[in-house]
Amino acid sequence: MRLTRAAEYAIRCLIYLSRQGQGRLTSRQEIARQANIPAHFLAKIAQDLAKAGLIEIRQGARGGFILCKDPAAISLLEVVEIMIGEIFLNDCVARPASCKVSYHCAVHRVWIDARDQLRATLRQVSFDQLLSDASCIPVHQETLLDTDDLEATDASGTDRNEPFHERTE
Amino acid sequence: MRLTRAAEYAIRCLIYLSRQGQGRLTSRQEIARQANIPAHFLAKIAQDLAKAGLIEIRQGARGGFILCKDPAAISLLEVVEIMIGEIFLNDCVARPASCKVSYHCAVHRVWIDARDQLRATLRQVSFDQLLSDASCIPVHQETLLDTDDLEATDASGTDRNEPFHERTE
DNA sequence: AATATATGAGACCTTATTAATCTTATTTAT
DNA sequence: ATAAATAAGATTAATAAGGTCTCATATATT
Repeated sequence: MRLTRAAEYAIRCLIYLSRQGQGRLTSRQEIARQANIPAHFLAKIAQDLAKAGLIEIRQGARGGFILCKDPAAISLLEVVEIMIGEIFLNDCVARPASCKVSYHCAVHRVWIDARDQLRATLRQVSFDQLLSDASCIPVHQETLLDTDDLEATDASGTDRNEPFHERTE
Repeated sequence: MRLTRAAEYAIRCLIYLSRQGQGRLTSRQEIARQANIPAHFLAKIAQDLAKAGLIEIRQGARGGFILCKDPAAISLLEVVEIMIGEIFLNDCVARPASCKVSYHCAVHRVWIDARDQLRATLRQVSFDQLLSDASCIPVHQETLLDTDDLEATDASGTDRNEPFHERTE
Protein backbone atom coordinates (compact mmCIF):
# COMPACT_ATOMS: atom_id res chain seq x y z
CA MET A 1 0.00 0.00 0.00
CA ARG A 2 2.68 2.36 -1.11
CA LEU A 3 3.01 5.08 -3.71
CA THR A 4 5.03 4.05 -6.74
CA ARG A 5 8.33 5.59 -7.60
CA ALA A 6 6.93 6.93 -10.83
CA ALA A 7 4.40 8.93 -8.84
CA GLU A 8 7.02 10.24 -6.45
CA TYR A 9 9.16 11.29 -9.39
CA ALA A 10 6.19 13.01 -11.02
CA ILE A 11 5.60 15.01 -7.88
CA ARG A 12 9.25 16.00 -7.70
CA CYS A 13 9.24 16.96 -11.35
CA LEU A 14 6.20 19.16 -10.89
CA ILE A 15 7.61 20.79 -7.81
CA TYR A 16 10.66 21.67 -9.82
CA LEU A 17 8.61 23.02 -12.69
CA SER A 18 6.39 24.94 -10.30
CA ARG A 19 9.43 26.67 -8.89
CA GLN A 20 10.51 27.59 -12.40
CA GLY A 21 7.10 29.10 -12.91
CA GLN A 22 4.22 28.40 -15.22
CA GLY A 23 5.11 28.66 -18.92
CA ARG A 24 8.82 28.42 -18.47
CA LEU A 25 10.72 25.79 -20.42
CA THR A 26 13.13 23.50 -18.59
CA SER A 27 15.10 20.69 -20.16
CA ARG A 28 14.43 17.13 -19.15
CA GLN A 29 18.08 16.66 -18.36
CA GLU A 30 18.11 19.53 -15.94
CA ILE A 31 15.04 18.28 -14.12
CA ALA A 32 16.36 14.75 -14.01
CA ARG A 33 19.64 15.91 -12.56
CA GLN A 34 18.26 18.37 -10.05
CA ALA A 35 15.33 16.31 -8.86
CA ASN A 36 17.34 13.10 -8.92
CA ILE A 37 15.18 11.21 -11.38
CA PRO A 38 16.52 8.71 -13.93
CA ALA A 39 16.38 10.71 -17.15
CA HIS A 40 14.82 8.07 -19.33
CA PHE A 41 12.26 7.22 -16.74
CA LEU A 42 11.37 10.89 -16.51
CA ALA A 43 10.69 10.89 -20.24
CA LYS A 44 8.03 8.27 -19.79
CA ILE A 45 6.55 9.96 -16.77
CA ALA A 46 6.40 13.24 -18.65
CA GLN A 47 4.32 11.63 -21.32
CA ASP A 48 1.65 10.82 -18.78
CA LEU A 49 1.77 14.33 -17.39
CA ALA A 50 1.53 15.78 -20.89
CA LYS A 51 -1.38 13.56 -21.83
CA ALA A 52 -3.17 14.84 -18.75
CA GLY A 53 -2.49 18.41 -19.80
CA LEU A 54 -0.27 19.38 -16.90
CA ILE A 55 2.82 20.00 -18.96
CA GLU A 56 3.70 20.64 -22.56
CA ILE A 57 6.60 18.77 -24.08
CA ARG A 58 8.75 20.72 -26.51
CA GLN A 59 10.84 18.53 -28.80
CA GLY A 60 14.03 19.30 -30.67
CA ALA A 61 17.14 21.20 -29.77
CA ARG A 62 16.60 23.27 -26.65
CA GLY A 63 13.48 21.28 -25.98
CA GLY A 64 12.08 20.40 -22.58
CA PHE A 65 8.99 20.60 -20.46
CA ILE A 66 6.70 23.53 -19.74
CA LEU A 67 4.24 23.70 -16.90
CA CYS A 68 0.83 24.49 -18.40
CA LYS A 69 -1.19 25.18 -15.31
CA ASP A 70 -0.94 27.47 -12.35
CA PRO A 71 0.69 25.48 -9.53
CA ALA A 72 -2.16 26.60 -7.30
CA ALA A 73 -4.54 24.80 -9.62
CA ILE A 74 -2.77 21.46 -9.51
CA SER A 75 -3.63 19.18 -6.63
CA LEU A 76 -1.49 16.43 -5.26
CA LEU A 77 -4.38 14.02 -5.76
CA GLU A 78 -4.54 14.89 -9.43
CA VAL A 79 -0.90 14.08 -9.98
CA VAL A 80 -0.96 10.91 -7.94
CA GLU A 81 -3.97 9.56 -9.80
CA ILE A 82 -2.51 10.45 -13.18
CA MET A 83 0.38 8.23 -12.29
CA ILE A 84 -1.18 5.32 -10.45
CA GLY A 85 -4.81 5.53 -11.52
CA GLU A 86 -7.74 6.31 -9.30
CA ILE A 87 -7.02 5.47 -5.69
CA PHE A 88 -8.80 2.47 -4.30
CA LEU A 89 -7.69 0.93 -1.07
CA ASN A 90 -9.15 -2.48 -1.63
CA ASP A 91 -10.31 -4.59 -4.44
CA CYS A 92 -13.98 -4.80 -3.64
CA VAL A 93 -14.21 -1.02 -3.86
CA ALA A 94 -12.30 -0.94 -7.11
CA ARG A 95 -14.44 -3.61 -8.70
CA PRO A 96 -17.87 -3.80 -7.05
CA ALA A 97 -18.71 -6.75 -9.27
CA SER A 98 -16.18 -8.80 -7.34
CA CYS A 99 -18.27 -8.42 -4.20
CA LYS A 100 -21.91 -9.35 -4.46
CA VAL A 101 -23.08 -7.65 -1.31
CA SER A 102 -20.80 -4.66 -1.39
CA TYR A 103 -23.46 -2.05 -0.92
CA HIS A 104 -24.52 -3.49 2.40
CA CYS A 105 -21.17 -4.74 3.57
CA ALA A 106 -19.80 -3.12 6.70
CA VAL A 107 -16.19 -3.69 5.71
CA HIS A 108 -16.84 -2.26 2.30
CA ARG A 109 -18.19 0.90 3.80
CA VAL A 110 -15.13 1.39 5.97
CA TRP A 111 -12.88 1.23 2.94
CA ILE A 112 -15.11 3.60 1.02
CA ASP A 113 -14.87 6.09 3.85
CA ALA A 114 -11.13 5.68 4.22
CA ARG A 115 -10.64 6.13 0.52
CA ASP A 116 -12.80 9.23 0.36
CA GLN A 117 -10.95 10.72 3.27
CA LEU A 118 -7.55 10.02 1.78
CA ARG A 119 -8.50 11.46 -1.55
CA ALA A 120 -9.94 14.56 0.11
CA THR A 121 -6.71 15.09 2.00
CA LEU A 122 -4.62 14.86 -1.14
CA ARG A 123 -7.07 17.01 -3.08
CA GLN A 124 -6.65 19.87 -0.63
CA VAL A 125 -2.95 20.15 -1.32
CA SER A 126 -1.89 22.18 -4.32
CA PHE A 127 1.60 22.62 -5.68
CA ASP A 128 1.98 26.23 -4.67
CA GLN A 129 1.91 24.89 -1.12
CA LEU A 130 4.82 22.59 -1.82
CA LEU A 131 7.48 25.05 -2.83
CA SER A 132 9.06 25.71 0.53
CA ASP A 133 12.83 25.78 0.52
CA ALA A 134 13.35 22.53 2.32
CA SER A 135 11.33 20.29 0.12
CA CYS A 136 12.15 16.94 -1.40
CA ILE A 137 14.36 18.49 -4.04
CA PRO A 138 16.93 21.21 -3.71
CA VAL A 139 15.86 24.73 -4.56
CA HIS A 140 17.03 25.69 -7.98
CA GLN A 141 19.54 28.46 -8.10
CA GLU A 142 20.23 29.15 -11.75
CA THR A 143 22.51 26.21 -12.28
CA LEU A 144 22.21 26.61 -15.97
CA LEU A 145 25.74 25.72 -16.73
CA ASP A 146 25.68 23.52 -19.76
CA THR A 147 26.40 19.91 -19.05
CA ASP A 148 25.79 18.89 -22.60
CA ASP A 149 25.36 15.21 -23.23
CA LEU A 150 25.48 14.28 -19.60
CA GLU A 151 22.79 11.87 -18.51
CA ALA A 152 21.53 12.16 -15.01
CA THR A 153 24.45 11.08 -12.93
CA ASP A 154 22.58 8.94 -10.47
CA ALA A 155 25.64 8.81 -8.27
CA SER A 156 23.82 7.91 -5.07
CA GLY A 157 22.32 11.36 -4.83
CA THR A 158 25.35 12.94 -3.32
CA ASP A 159 24.43 16.25 -4.85
CA ARG A 160 21.03 16.41 -3.26
CA ASN A 161 22.10 18.60 -0.44
CA GLU A 162 24.41 20.73 -2.46
CA PRO A 163 22.67 21.71 -5.59
CA PHE A 164 24.82 24.73 -6.21
CA HIS A 165 28.31 23.40 -6.59
CA GLU A 166 29.86 23.50 -9.99
CA ARG A 167 30.21 20.27 -11.77
CA THR A 168 33.92 20.24 -12.46
CA GLU A 169 34.85 17.45 -14.78
CA MET B 1 -1.92 1.33 -3.40
CA ARG B 2 -4.19 -1.55 -2.74
CA LEU B 3 -4.74 -3.99 0.11
CA THR B 4 -3.32 -7.44 -0.58
CA ARG B 5 -5.48 -10.47 -0.96
CA ALA B 6 -3.89 -12.05 2.07
CA ALA B 7 -5.12 -9.13 4.16
CA GLU B 8 -8.62 -9.30 2.71
CA TYR B 9 -8.72 -13.01 3.44
CA ALA B 10 -7.51 -12.43 6.98
CA ILE B 11 -10.35 -9.98 7.54
CA ARG B 12 -12.88 -12.44 6.16
CA CYS B 13 -11.48 -15.21 8.29
CA LEU B 14 -11.74 -13.11 11.43
CA ILE B 15 -15.26 -12.02 10.61
CA TYR B 16 -16.19 -15.65 10.32
CA LEU B 17 -14.52 -16.52 13.59
CA SER B 18 -16.07 -13.52 15.29
CA ARG B 19 -19.48 -14.77 14.28
CA GLN B 20 -18.66 -18.15 15.73
CA GLY B 21 -17.73 -16.42 18.93
CA GLN B 22 -14.58 -16.04 20.93
CA GLY B 23 -13.12 -19.32 22.14
CA ARG B 24 -14.97 -21.52 19.72
CA LEU B 25 -13.04 -23.87 17.48
CA THR B 26 -13.69 -23.91 13.75
CA SER B 27 -11.87 -26.02 11.21
CA ARG B 28 -9.73 -24.40 8.60
CA GLN B 29 -11.60 -26.23 5.89
CA GLU B 30 -14.92 -24.83 7.01
CA ILE B 31 -13.62 -21.29 7.11
CA ALA B 32 -11.93 -21.67 3.75
CA ARG B 33 -15.11 -22.95 2.17
CA GLN B 34 -17.51 -20.51 3.76
CA ALA B 35 -15.37 -17.42 3.43
CA ASN B 36 -14.13 -18.41 0.00
CA ILE B 37 -10.45 -18.53 0.78
CA PRO B 38 -7.97 -20.98 -0.78
CA ALA B 39 -7.45 -23.48 2.05
CA HIS B 40 -3.70 -23.70 1.85
CA PHE B 41 -3.35 -19.98 1.62
CA LEU B 42 -5.52 -19.64 4.70
CA ALA B 43 -3.09 -21.88 6.55
CA LYS B 44 -0.33 -19.42 5.89
CA ILE B 45 -2.43 -16.44 6.81
CA ALA B 46 -3.51 -18.13 10.03
CA GLN B 47 0.10 -18.48 11.07
CA ASP B 48 0.48 -14.73 10.98
CA LEU B 49 -2.71 -14.23 12.94
CA ALA B 50 -1.62 -16.80 15.50
CA LYS B 51 1.80 -15.26 15.87
CA ALA B 52 0.07 -11.98 16.61
CA GLY B 53 -2.06 -13.64 19.25
CA LEU B 54 -5.42 -13.14 17.58
CA ILE B 55 -6.16 -16.80 17.12
CA GLU B 56 -5.00 -20.08 18.52
CA ILE B 57 -4.30 -22.92 16.12
CA ARG B 58 -5.28 -26.38 17.25
CA GLN B 59 -3.53 -29.17 15.40
CA GLY B 60 -4.52 -32.78 14.91
CA ALA B 61 -7.80 -34.47 14.18
CA ARG B 62 -10.69 -32.08 14.82
CA GLY B 63 -8.21 -29.26 14.81
CA GLY B 64 -8.85 -25.73 13.63
CA PHE B 65 -8.69 -22.11 14.69
CA ILE B 66 -9.97 -20.42 17.81
CA LEU B 67 -10.49 -16.71 18.21
CA CYS B 68 -8.53 -15.61 21.26
CA LYS B 69 -9.76 -12.07 21.68
CA ASP B 70 -13.07 -10.36 22.04
CA PRO B 71 -14.09 -9.16 18.56
CA ALA B 72 -14.73 -5.75 20.09
CA ALA B 73 -11.07 -5.61 21.04
CA ILE B 74 -9.74 -6.32 17.56
CA SER B 75 -9.40 -3.37 15.24
CA LEU B 76 -9.35 -3.47 11.49
CA LEU B 77 -6.05 -1.60 11.56
CA GLU B 78 -4.51 -4.26 13.74
CA VAL B 79 -5.42 -7.02 11.32
CA VAL B 80 -4.38 -5.09 8.24
CA GLU B 81 -0.98 -4.26 9.68
CA ILE B 82 -0.40 -7.81 10.85
CA MET B 83 -0.80 -8.85 7.25
CA ILE B 84 0.90 -6.08 5.28
CA GLY B 85 3.10 -4.46 7.88
CA GLU B 86 2.76 -0.96 9.21
CA ILE B 87 0.94 1.27 6.78
CA PHE B 88 3.06 3.85 5.02
CA LEU B 89 1.76 5.62 1.99
CA ASN B 90 5.08 6.60 0.53
CA ASP B 91 8.64 5.62 0.77
CA CYS B 92 10.10 8.69 2.37
CA VAL B 93 7.77 8.21 5.32
CA ALA B 94 8.61 4.56 5.60
CA ARG B 95 12.34 5.17 5.48
CA PRO B 96 13.19 8.68 6.65
CA ALA B 97 16.82 7.98 5.86
CA SER B 98 15.93 7.95 2.19
CA CYS B 99 14.90 11.60 2.41
CA LYS B 100 17.44 13.91 3.94
CA VAL B 101 15.13 16.81 4.51
CA SER B 102 12.02 14.89 5.41
CA TYR B 103 11.27 16.70 8.60
CA HIS B 104 10.92 20.01 6.83
CA CYS B 105 9.50 18.77 3.57
CA ALA B 106 6.01 19.92 2.73
CA VAL B 107 5.20 16.84 0.70
CA HIS B 108 6.42 14.65 3.49
CA ARG B 109 4.08 16.34 5.92
CA VAL B 110 1.10 15.70 3.68
CA TRP B 111 1.83 12.01 3.52
CA ILE B 112 2.38 11.83 7.25
CA ASP B 113 -1.01 13.42 7.82
CA ALA B 114 -2.75 11.22 5.28
CA ARG B 115 -1.21 8.15 6.79
CA ASP B 116 -2.17 9.11 10.34
CA GLN B 117 -5.70 9.81 9.24
CA LEU B 118 -6.05 6.52 7.42
CA ARG B 119 -4.69 4.56 10.33
CA ALA B 120 -7.01 6.36 12.73
CA THR B 121 -9.99 5.49 10.56
CA LEU B 122 -9.08 1.82 10.48
CA ARG B 123 -8.26 1.80 14.17
CA GLN B 124 -11.75 2.96 15.06
CA VAL B 125 -13.36 -0.07 13.46
CA SER B 126 -13.57 -3.22 15.54
CA PHE B 127 -14.78 -6.61 14.46
CA ASP B 128 -17.96 -6.59 16.49
CA GLN B 129 -19.01 -3.79 14.15
CA LEU B 130 -18.47 -5.98 11.12
CA LEU B 131 -20.85 -8.81 11.80
CA SER B 132 -23.93 -7.47 10.08
CA ASP B 133 -25.81 -10.03 8.04
CA ALA B 134 -24.87 -8.72 4.66
CA SER B 135 -21.15 -8.69 5.02
CA CYS B 136 -18.46 -9.91 2.69
CA ILE B 137 -19.10 -13.52 3.55
CA PRO B 138 -22.42 -15.30 3.78
CA VAL B 139 -23.92 -15.71 7.21
CA HIS B 140 -23.89 -19.29 8.35
CA GLN B 141 -25.11 -21.25 5.40
CA GLU B 142 -25.49 -24.87 6.22
CA THR B 143 -24.35 -25.95 2.83
CA LEU B 144 -21.94 -28.44 4.15
CA LEU B 145 -23.74 -31.30 2.49
CA ASP B 146 -21.68 -31.46 -0.64
CA THR B 147 -18.54 -32.78 0.96
CA ASP B 148 -19.69 -36.04 2.44
CA ASP B 149 -16.64 -37.24 4.23
CA LEU B 150 -16.31 -34.10 6.24
CA GLU B 151 -17.43 -34.37 9.81
CA ALA B 152 -16.11 -31.22 11.34
CA THR B 153 -19.54 -29.72 10.99
CA ASP B 154 -19.71 -29.14 14.67
CA ALA B 155 -23.09 -30.65 15.32
CA SER B 156 -26.31 -28.73 14.75
CA GLY B 157 -26.57 -25.06 14.03
CA THR B 158 -25.96 -23.76 17.47
CA ASP B 159 -23.67 -21.08 16.17
CA ARG B 160 -26.05 -18.19 16.37
CA ASN B 161 -24.82 -14.69 16.21
CA GLU B 162 -24.07 -14.35 19.85
CA PRO B 163 -21.12 -12.05 20.16
CA PHE B 164 -20.17 -13.35 23.55
CA HIS B 165 -20.31 -17.06 23.46
CA GLU B 166 -19.47 -18.91 26.60
CA ARG B 167 -16.06 -20.31 26.45
CA THR B 168 -16.38 -24.04 26.03
CA GLU B 169 -12.89 -25.10 26.76
C1' DA C 1 -0.27 -48.71 19.58
C1' DA C 2 -2.01 -47.91 14.97
C1' DT C 3 -4.50 -45.22 12.00
C1' DA C 4 -6.88 -41.49 10.03
C1' DT C 5 -7.47 -36.70 10.23
C1' DA C 6 -6.00 -32.11 10.68
C1' DT C 7 -2.84 -28.34 10.65
C1' DG C 8 2.43 -26.42 10.67
C1' DA C 9 6.19 -24.71 8.36
C1' DG C 10 8.46 -23.50 4.73
C1' DA C 11 10.11 -24.39 0.03
C1' DC C 12 8.60 -23.77 -4.45
C1' DC C 13 6.31 -21.97 -8.49
C1' DT C 14 3.75 -18.79 -11.38
C1' DT C 15 2.08 -14.42 -12.60
C1' DA C 16 1.83 -9.45 -12.19
C1' DT C 17 3.79 -5.20 -11.22
C1' DT C 18 7.42 -2.02 -10.74
C1' DA C 19 11.24 0.34 -12.28
C1' DA C 20 14.08 1.05 -15.40
C1' DT C 21 16.69 0.90 -19.81
C1' DC C 22 17.38 0.63 -24.71
C1' DT C 23 16.47 1.52 -29.52
C1' DT C 24 14.78 3.69 -33.29
C1' DA C 25 12.25 7.55 -34.78
C1' DT C 26 11.01 12.50 -34.93
C1' DT C 27 11.34 17.33 -34.09
C1' DT C 28 13.68 21.78 -33.85
C1' DA C 29 17.48 25.47 -33.35
C1' DT C 30 21.42 26.85 -35.51
C1' DA D 1 22.63 19.81 -43.08
C1' DT D 2 23.75 18.96 -38.54
C1' DA D 3 23.53 18.51 -33.81
C1' DA D 4 20.60 18.61 -29.94
C1' DA D 5 16.81 17.26 -27.72
C1' DT D 6 12.58 14.45 -26.81
C1' DA D 7 8.86 10.54 -28.51
C1' DA D 8 7.24 6.17 -28.36
C1' DG D 9 7.34 1.76 -27.53
C1' DA D 10 9.94 -2.70 -26.88
C1' DT D 11 12.69 -5.03 -23.74
C1' DT D 12 14.67 -6.33 -19.48
C1' DA D 13 15.52 -7.00 -14.38
C1' DA D 14 14.01 -7.07 -9.93
C1' DT D 15 10.55 -7.52 -6.63
C1' DA D 16 6.20 -8.74 -4.77
C1' DA D 17 1.83 -11.09 -4.85
C1' DG D 18 -0.75 -15.09 -4.86
C1' DG D 19 -1.01 -19.52 -4.56
C1' DT D 20 0.55 -24.60 -4.35
C1' DC D 21 3.07 -28.58 -2.72
C1' DT D 22 5.45 -31.56 0.40
C1' DC D 23 6.91 -33.40 4.42
C1' DA D 24 6.52 -32.97 9.39
C1' DT D 25 3.84 -32.92 13.48
C1' DA D 26 -0.06 -33.17 16.48
C1' DT D 27 -4.46 -35.27 18.04
C1' DA D 28 -8.79 -38.08 18.26
C1' DT D 29 -10.48 -42.45 17.58
C1' DT D 30 -10.26 -47.28 17.29
